[in-house]
Amino acid sequence: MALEHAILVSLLEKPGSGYELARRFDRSIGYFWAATHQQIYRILKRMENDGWIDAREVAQQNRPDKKEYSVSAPGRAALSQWLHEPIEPESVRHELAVKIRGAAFDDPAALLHEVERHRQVHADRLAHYLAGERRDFTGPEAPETDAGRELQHVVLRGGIAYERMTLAWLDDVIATLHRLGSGH
Amino acid sequence: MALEHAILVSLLEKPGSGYELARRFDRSIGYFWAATHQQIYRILKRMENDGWIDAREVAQQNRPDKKEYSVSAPGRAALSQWLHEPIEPESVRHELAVKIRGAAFDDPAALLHEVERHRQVHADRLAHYLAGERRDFTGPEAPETDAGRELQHVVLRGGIAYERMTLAWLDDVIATLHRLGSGH
DNA sequence: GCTTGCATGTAAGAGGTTACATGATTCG
DNA sequence: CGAATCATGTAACCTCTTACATGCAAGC
Repeated sequence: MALEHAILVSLLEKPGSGYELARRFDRSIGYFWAATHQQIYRILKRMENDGWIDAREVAQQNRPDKKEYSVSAPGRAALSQWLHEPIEPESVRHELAVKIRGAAFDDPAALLHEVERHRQVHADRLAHYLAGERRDFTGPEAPETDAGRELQHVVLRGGIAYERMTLAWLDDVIATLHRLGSGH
Repeated sequence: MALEHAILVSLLEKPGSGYELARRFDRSIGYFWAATHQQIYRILKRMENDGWIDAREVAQQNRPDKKEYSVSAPGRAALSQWLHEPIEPESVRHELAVKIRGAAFDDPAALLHEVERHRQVHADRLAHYLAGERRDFTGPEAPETDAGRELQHVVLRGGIAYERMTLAWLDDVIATLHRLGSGH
């Protein structure tokens, strides 16, 4: 029940069309809450019906027209209400962990490729986050008086910490699989 | 589409009833893949129909009878097939991160209680994992020749690393919220 | 007598995934 | 001429969550 709130946050940071939101959900905010364009369009329609967001037709040159959405006062109120409600601490869904435990009943060494592939994906994500941090959050003595900026940065630091932890763990997994494979 | 596989792994580790599985999913394997008893019963029924698992009626004293499930050969084959298929690296769902970014448009200080509550939950989980590790994976020169044991341990180490990372990050978040609150 | 634990389910609704569908423009 | 980008959607299906439902035994 939080995709609508994630969209509200994103639209408050910057108004945009469904398409633009879908792309933001492929980067930035999407690293903490994934969504496809189908989901996004459905929820934009619902939120427009509920009066949480306003649409504005924008004509463009050499491109299809787009509908630019922005958050209305009731939308802001709905977000504020959600922010004041407690949420359940995350229940993780770690499919790879299930596979690793399952490997005991199959060939553990066969998982090596899969784990190494995941390692590469996480290494890429980490590099991507670090590049984003250098781009957006370093300056000559960046003052960061802006609360929004500070909060975006702390969330990004969380993403960086997560990827670093995951990389270290996947190395541990790889070493363990090697140990099991080499007949030890 | 992996809950059925998580159940298969759990039943291979030890056969059991739907109720027992539901409790395991509150601990152990459930830390990496959450499931409620409703989901579990539904999938057990489906897997029994598909011949992936066998049921055995077990009469008990002073307790209701239970159906003990164990994995059949076709179930093992289905698990093995899944283990050899690649999976998408996790798309995280970090609701708290959405809230933190949203706090820029509300009162950042109001989030402090919520974040501290989450911190407590993660501290408890870490303590719980560490206790489990001491209980199950230390011994006088634990040999760990058993592949299943090694793999369960490496998954547990992942959980421990995750909770430690999360605690450190939540401390970072709390410090950031304090800084924003104290009118800096 | 009330709560907790054991044990199994149904049903409604919300949310998410996958496939299908269209149509213009730009770049190689 | 084909692929990628921009832009918006529908439909079917699967999964997940939440509420409801039952019934016995043990312990306080």
